[in-house]
Amino acid sequence: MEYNFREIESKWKKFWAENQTFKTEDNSDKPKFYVLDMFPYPSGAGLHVGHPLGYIASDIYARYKRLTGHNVLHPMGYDSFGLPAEQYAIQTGQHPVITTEDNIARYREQLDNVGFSFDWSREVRTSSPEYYKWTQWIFAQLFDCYYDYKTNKAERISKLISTFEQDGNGNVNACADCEVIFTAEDWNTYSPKEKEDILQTYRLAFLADSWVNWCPKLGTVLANDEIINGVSERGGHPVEQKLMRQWSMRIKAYAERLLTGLDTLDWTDSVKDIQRNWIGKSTGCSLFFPLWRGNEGEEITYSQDNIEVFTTRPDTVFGVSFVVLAPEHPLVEEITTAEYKDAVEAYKKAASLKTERDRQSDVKNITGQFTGGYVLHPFTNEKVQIWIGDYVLASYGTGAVMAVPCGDQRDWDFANHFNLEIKNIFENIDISESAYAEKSGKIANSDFLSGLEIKEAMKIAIEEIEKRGLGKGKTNYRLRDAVFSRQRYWGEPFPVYYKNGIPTIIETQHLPIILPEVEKYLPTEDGEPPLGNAKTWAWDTIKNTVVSNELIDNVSVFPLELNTMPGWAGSSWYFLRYMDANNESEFVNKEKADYWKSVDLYIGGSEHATGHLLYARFWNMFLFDQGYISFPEPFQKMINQGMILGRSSFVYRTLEGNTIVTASKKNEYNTIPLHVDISLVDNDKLNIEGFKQWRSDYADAEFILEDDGTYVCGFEVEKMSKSKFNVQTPDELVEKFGADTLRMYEMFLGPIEQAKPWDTKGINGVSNFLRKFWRLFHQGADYAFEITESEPTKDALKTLHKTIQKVTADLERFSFNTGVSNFMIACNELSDQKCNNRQILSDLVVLLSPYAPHICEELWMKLGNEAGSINKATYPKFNEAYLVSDSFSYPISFNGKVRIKVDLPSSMNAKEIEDHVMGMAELNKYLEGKQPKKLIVVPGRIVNIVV
RNA sequence: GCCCAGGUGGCGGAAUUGGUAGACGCGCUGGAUUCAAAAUCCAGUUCCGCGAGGAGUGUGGGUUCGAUUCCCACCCUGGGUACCA
Repeated sequence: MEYNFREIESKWKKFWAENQTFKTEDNSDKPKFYVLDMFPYPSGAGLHVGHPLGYIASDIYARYKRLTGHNVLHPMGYDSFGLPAEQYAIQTGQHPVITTEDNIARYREQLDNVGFSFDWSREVRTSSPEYYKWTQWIFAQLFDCYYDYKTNKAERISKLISTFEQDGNGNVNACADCEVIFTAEDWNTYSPKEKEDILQTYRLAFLADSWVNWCPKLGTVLANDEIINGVSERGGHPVEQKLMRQWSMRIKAYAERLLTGLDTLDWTDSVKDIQRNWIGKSTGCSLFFPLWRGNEGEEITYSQDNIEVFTTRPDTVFGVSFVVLAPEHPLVEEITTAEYKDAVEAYKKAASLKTERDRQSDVKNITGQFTGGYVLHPFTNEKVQIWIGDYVLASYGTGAVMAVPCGDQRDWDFANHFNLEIKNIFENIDISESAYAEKSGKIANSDFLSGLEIKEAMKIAIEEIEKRGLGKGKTNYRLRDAVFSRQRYWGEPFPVYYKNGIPTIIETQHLPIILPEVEKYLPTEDGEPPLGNAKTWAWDTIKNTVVSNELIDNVSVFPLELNTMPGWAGSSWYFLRYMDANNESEFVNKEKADYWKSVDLYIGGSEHATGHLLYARFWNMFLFDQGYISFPEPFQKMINQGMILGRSSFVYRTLEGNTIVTASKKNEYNTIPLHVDISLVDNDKLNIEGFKQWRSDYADAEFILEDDGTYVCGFEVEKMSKSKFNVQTPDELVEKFGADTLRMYEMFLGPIEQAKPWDTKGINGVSNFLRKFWRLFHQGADYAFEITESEPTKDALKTLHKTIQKVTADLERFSFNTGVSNFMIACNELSDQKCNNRQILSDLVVLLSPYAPHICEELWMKLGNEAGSINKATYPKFNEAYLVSDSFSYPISFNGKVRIKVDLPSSMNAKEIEDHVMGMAELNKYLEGKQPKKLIVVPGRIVNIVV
């Protein structure tokens, strides 16, 4: 039989499903291995060829690990809460549950088409109540914990309360926004509401007022990238900054551990660096500049004594020549003198009109305004001017900087622009043209710091600042706490009700709190989130169930939270659920989590570096702190697959009319490019009749063709998208070439981590390879299965073992593209050798099975093995003895350029080789009568003659 | 600006420690087979040159017997980030 991929592939897909071939047990004598893909959001568009790239790679690796004796966990699921289903519901009224189910069914069909070895018995869906019950539970745990810097982990809030009751909060060292210091006596007099307000400033999941991008027209908060030019991306409605009471996550508490934990992970430097930058640690100190209170007899009083600045360069404190506040700084109004009032007001107004984006992009334009106020230099007591300038941000540090023009370019520019003093405190450094920002060299003109190396001076300066009580060593992080509320319908409801304004958690045994039915998915008319439309959305604390809103009496029935959780809630712990996907009493059984531990190989896109990958680490660390799991980091090794780009095709239409010009002649006319559907283009040649049908408005168009009478399209590589008509679905290719070919071709395209254009041109090559591979087992015109049982030849053994060695090494370093090449080489060599030896081919089938599982399963059975058992086969063992050859073809190079080759016995040592080479007559041609200066022999590699 | 990754034929890419640059595949050229096509098979294919030969891994320098690989400077592409004090 000729290679019939359709028959073979549908047969084995059915077999694997019926026999649950890839179901994984949670206990085994074998070592465990956890291979995970980033689970997809099931969008309506279905999969395109870019999506399965990572899944194919992880599937190959999972199958390889099974063959090498591992118990492999390789699950799949759906991140099924999300905006598109909700928007579809708003437009059509169809419940997101239905949209989501339909999309998942389509995804499943597409995934099954490719022949993945997922254990579907562990499938998770973040939108199913059985799953989000535990998302709600984790939220409740976070609510019930705070971060203690003394133990450096999350602790129960009850511990904090007992500390408050005994000692107040004076000695508490926790990550908190609490601004008051209170004693035990104070605490005990507080009302329940006052106590809870304080606790909220400590909890890891907490309510706080935060500034959000609010779009009144859409009734929702928008993320920064949902806003284009100050208006909403969707609809183009105005967006304003609004202070809203929102749930947040105190991820800041974990900033340091999220940073240091990176050192233990086997991730690419680029993703680690993205996270490092995002966390943005900077160390330095805070420093207080006392406010100058005016001349004797005319003292001014201020609401505070000092302006606090944060600096990373305390060593340059003697170079301070002015202080700059953010225009929004709360002290600006007080310190501004009558003389400068109008100018300051005007400046503040101008700054407030600029959007954050304008302020950031307009870097070259230096603006600022003197306030008339002064501070005193903390060491020299000199009067220092206070300016405001919008290069200082209210949201970072203390919203105030000490300006050291000689050491910071922005300060230098500012001083230069406004003619302010530029003191030089660096030894032998010229600062007349620009600031000196290097952290090496010596400090000068700086009292007790003079003569010190900069790094040493930093240390001494902080010590001295602390000793004199002028400030404190301090570490700042750029990382912000994460807003956790969304004004959406299609997300996890919070397990929270409001008992007379106090947020109260619903106990675990009453979870899940199921998303209520609503008539409309839009915000309510008075601006409440969509859940405000629900009629049955109140919590009965006696029956412990959700009841009608009409029953709310604020005695035993209370209103429920109307916001839902963000998309990242469910995806921050799904990798744990796979270990125990159907557990009804725990989010994951501890024993099972202890067996599977962290993910050994995680494959997914690097675009999640500052989102999912950070939040998942945060939640995992928290669950670790609380002893629910025993590993602090969730993903040990990660590979980031590159994006597959589409290859768009273009036709060129003349500006004035109905003429379509071929690519090579487009410049002779005045043309514009038009995207054309890639299904109408084969090898850049346009199917003209198809094009006329596709675009009926061009049915009568005139075509200007190439000289050979064809129409050649232009192309461009861009993102795959429907609107560019360059989407290639895996289904079409599976139909045309088979899943095994698609799998191998996607791998063959190039290194997994690299972005690369999709191009089907080369797929024939892989398809040919599989047919050729099939022919190794099938002889003659009628493709009869025929295998010899004899001893394999030396050449065949050499080919086999070379292939084992290379293919295995390729897998270990995730070089799938060279793996495919090596299979091609093996197949070519064995074809040339006319090898159809059982021993050789059996091993080769096992080797190839991770890449092309269907064809290998079929051949494995034909070789007489039990049906569907190739995943239990033994991985072939490499034996170096078969690779040893008795001669080597030495390249002889002259000054590094290879000129001659000579076959010499492998046993020859360097001296023997040298003697033999020096005796060769061919050398004369290249020596041109001269004597060689030097001769280098690297046995087994090369001979180089220096002339 | 700063940080990270990368730059090799007509195209995708290979070269694990400094040792034969261009594996493998596509495409292209020629041939065999065929009534014809598909499929298959054979030969060729970095560039310049009829050839001997010369040049060649973004550019310029360096180290070395020998550099795609190491060092320095620069250019370009992609990603991240940004008046972060």
